[in-house]
Amino acid sequence: MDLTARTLPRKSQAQCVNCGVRAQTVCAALGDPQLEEVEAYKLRDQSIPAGSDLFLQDEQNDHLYTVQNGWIMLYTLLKDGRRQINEFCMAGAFIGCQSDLTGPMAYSAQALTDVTVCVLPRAGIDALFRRMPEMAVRFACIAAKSQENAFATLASVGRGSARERVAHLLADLESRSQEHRSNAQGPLPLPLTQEHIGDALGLTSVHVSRTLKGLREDNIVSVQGRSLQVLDRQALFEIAGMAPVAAPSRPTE
Amino acid sequence: MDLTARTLPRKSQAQCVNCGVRAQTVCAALGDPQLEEVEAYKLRDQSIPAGSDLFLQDEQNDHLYTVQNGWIMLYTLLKDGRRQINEFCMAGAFIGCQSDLTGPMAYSAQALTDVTVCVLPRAGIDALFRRMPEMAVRFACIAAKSQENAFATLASVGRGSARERVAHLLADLESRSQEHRSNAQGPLPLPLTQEHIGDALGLTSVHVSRTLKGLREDNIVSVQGRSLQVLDRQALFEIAGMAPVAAPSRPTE
DNA sequence: CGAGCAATTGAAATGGGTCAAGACGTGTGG
DNA sequence: CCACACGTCTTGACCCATTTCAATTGCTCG
Repeated sequence: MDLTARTLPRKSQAQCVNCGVRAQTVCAALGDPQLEEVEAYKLRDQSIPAGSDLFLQDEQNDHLYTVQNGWIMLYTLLKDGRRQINEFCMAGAFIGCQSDLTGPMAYSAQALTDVTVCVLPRAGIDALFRRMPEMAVRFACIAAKSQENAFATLASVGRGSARERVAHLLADLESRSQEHRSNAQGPLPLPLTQEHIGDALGLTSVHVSRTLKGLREDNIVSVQGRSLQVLDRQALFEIAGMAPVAAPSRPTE
Repeated sequence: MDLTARTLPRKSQAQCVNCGVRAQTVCAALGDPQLEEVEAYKLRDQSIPAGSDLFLQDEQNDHLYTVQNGWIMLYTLLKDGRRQINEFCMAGAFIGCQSDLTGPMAYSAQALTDVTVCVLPRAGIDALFRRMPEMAVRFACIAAKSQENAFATLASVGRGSARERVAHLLADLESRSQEHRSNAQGPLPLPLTQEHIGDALGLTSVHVSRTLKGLREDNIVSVQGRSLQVLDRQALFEIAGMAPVAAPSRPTE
C-alpha cells in the first residue's frame, strides 16, 4: 500500500522534449523554451508498482501526476466498503487536479499495472499557469474533457443494461488503447479483473462474468486472461451506443 | 441593494461589477480592470423561459453561459430516447465550455425554470483565457468541481439503492440551495418532476414516487408540489452517505 | 368544466444480486 | 517435478429490488 517508502526521489529523469505523451497532456501547447521551464519545475519521474495507491481520498497530497505508461484507476470508497471506479487512466492522463487545490483528495488513485508517472508539485502550479497561459488553456480543455467522460460513463451506468454497460466500457478502452498502439489489430492488454469491471459499471463480478460470456458467445469479443480481442467492432459499438470512430459506411438511421 | 457603483460604459445589461454570482464563476479571480475587459467581451444577458433548450447535443453552439438565476439541467439523450440527466445547475454555474471548443456540443442543456444567463461568445474564449490566465485556472477548477460532482453522482447511481440515491440527490440540492438563500429553514423550491429525478438517478419515475413516499413516511423529508422541506437533515445525509458535519456513532451492521 | 400532465397505487414480470460450489490457473515452497 | 494455496472465473439455483404495465387520482390552467 505504501509507495513512498519504496520509491527513491531522484532528479534523473527522461527529458521533456522526448516525452512520449507530450502531445496529449498539459504540455502539448508549449514551445521548447517553455518546456524547459516546466522541466525545471518538474520534481521527478516515479515508478509505481501495480496495486499500490498514488493517493487516497480524504488524505492530503502535494503532487500532480502525468501518466507516462501503464494504467491507473480513480475510485471512490463508500463508508461500508463498496467501491465505485470512476475512471481508468492511461498514458497521457493528467491526474490529481481537483477544484480545491489545497484540500484533501476527493477520490483515490491506484495503479493497475506497473506505472511511470511524471510528478509536478502542486504548490505554485497556478503561478506556473499564470506565466504560461497556453498551459492553463490546455489544462482547462483537459478538465472539460474529463468532465465529458464522466458524463458519458454516468449515462451508461444510469441508463444502460449490463450488456450495454460492458460493451460501452470495452469499446471505450479499445478505442483509447488504439491511440497508444501501433498496430490496430490483435488482442490488447486488459489489466482488469471482472471485479474491476463490475465496480466501474455498478455490477457484480458474477454478473460481469455472465455478461462477458454472452458477448463471447455472440462472437463480439474474446476476453481471455488479461487480454481483450474485439472480434466485431461494429456490433460492439452498436451495443455500446457509441458511434464507431472509423466504421465502414453503413446506413445506421 | 445600494448602487454606489461608478459610471461605466454600459451596454443593455447588468454591470459586471454588480454581478450577483461573480464570486462563484470564472470571473471570481479577476480585478476590476480585467472585469471591464470581460464586460466588453460579453454579448448580453438573456432570458430563457422554462422548458426551452439552451443548446442541443450534436449541434453547433457559439456561446458560453453563466447562470444568473434559475435552474438548468445538463442531459444526454440516447439513441432510443432514454435520457440521463448529468447535472442540475444553479446560479453561478458556467455552462457550455467543452474540450472541443469548435465542435458540436457533447450534451444538451435545458431550462427547468425561467432563467437569466450571461452570454459570452465562444470564439475567442481561448484568447481571453490566454490574456487572463487566472480565468483559465478558475475555469479548470470549476470543470474539476463538476467532474467531482459527476463522480459523486456516479458512485451514488452505480452503488447505491434507490433510497440512497434519492437521499443523496435531495441532500445535494438542499446544501447547494442553501448557498443561494438567506434563511436556512423553510421549504425550498424544487422545480423537478419525479421523472427528472428518475432520469438523474437511473430510476423509473414510478419508483421515485415509491421511494419518496418511504422517506416521507419516515419523516425525513416532505415533498409537496414543487417544494422540498428537509425534516431530518441528519438522517437524510446519513442515508445519502454524505457527511453533514459528523455522523453520530452508530453500528451500521 | 374538461384537458392534460404529474403523482400514486397495485399486480405481475424480470434483470441483476446473492449464495455457494467448483474449476482454472499461476506462483511458491518442498 | 509435484502439491498446495490463493485469487479469479464460471456456473447453478434462488431471491428480491426495481421495472413494467395499467388504472386512478389529483392538480393546474385555459
